[in-house]
Amino acid sequence: MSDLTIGDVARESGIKINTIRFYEDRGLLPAPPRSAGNRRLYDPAAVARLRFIRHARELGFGLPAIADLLRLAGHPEAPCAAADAIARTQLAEVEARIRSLSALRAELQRMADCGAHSAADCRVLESLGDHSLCAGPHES
Amino acid sequence: MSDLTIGDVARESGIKINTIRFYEDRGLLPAPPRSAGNRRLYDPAAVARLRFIRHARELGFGLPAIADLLRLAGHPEAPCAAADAIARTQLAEVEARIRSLSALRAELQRMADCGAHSAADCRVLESLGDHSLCAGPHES
DNA sequence: GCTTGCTCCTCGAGTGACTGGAGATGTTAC
DNA sequence: GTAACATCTCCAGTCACTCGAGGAGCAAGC
Repeated sequence: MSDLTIGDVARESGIKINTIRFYEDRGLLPAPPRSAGNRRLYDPAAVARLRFIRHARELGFGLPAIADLLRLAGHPEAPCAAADAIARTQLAEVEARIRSLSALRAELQRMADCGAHSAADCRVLESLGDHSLCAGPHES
Repeated sequence: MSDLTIGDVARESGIKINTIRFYEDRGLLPAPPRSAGNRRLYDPAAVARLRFIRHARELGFGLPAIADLLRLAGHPEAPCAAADAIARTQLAEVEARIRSLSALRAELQRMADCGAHSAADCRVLESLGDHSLCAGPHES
């Protein structure tokens, strides 16, 4: 009987009220029952579900992938291969992002370093104008 | 007198036609003169400007930052400190993104690794549900 | 001169994942 | 009773595009 308001749930899950309603709209969170005054009344389990969503979002999962994971979580028997595949896909994407950002970092470091000298030596704008200056491997 | 069509410019800059028009709308590219039939007629300099924009986008700069850089590029006298500051800000953001993604990678690797055993051992969903399992440094 | 096929035009909607605000209503404390 | 706050629905805006509809310009072939 410990019903929670959307504000309580927002505080405990760390997700904003508007975002919780958005997740409900997107089907990530089931629509809860309402009070006589039309307020949403949440079960404590909703907090766990929202924490799950939040953590998955922090890991970079998109909402459709999270919906998949939540569906899998509802069937504890043998969902593991599917969940694992989702995680591996995500891992590959994260690794690709890291590789790409590392190349960008190298280039930005070069840009920032050369700016320390004099205005005449500044190559920030030249760097951006001439991609051939890049040593990075992120060219198509 | 070597006027270029938007299609020429798109090919040479590697930016899609729609995106070029979008950049024009956002003020990153000045509106070019038009032909008798209302087609945009570009100066070859537009290609260089678009390459600059494309490269800056690849480096993760947002459009407002790129607009700043383009404005600075128009004043070659002493704009360097400002351009340098923009580059340094960008570098800090890229480094933060790399740090955060590295933590995510570690967690996803742990998730993907444990999935290799049996369904009963799978911790992908538990990992997402319980943030305390994270070894990563990315908790508030 | 007419058709075919390509390019280009504007405008508007859609993406993802929210965020914020307006205006109305419910709830609580004093 | 009333003031303050929480919540409701709905809608617009963000960023950086992307796509499509419906129409018009343009070059080449017949």
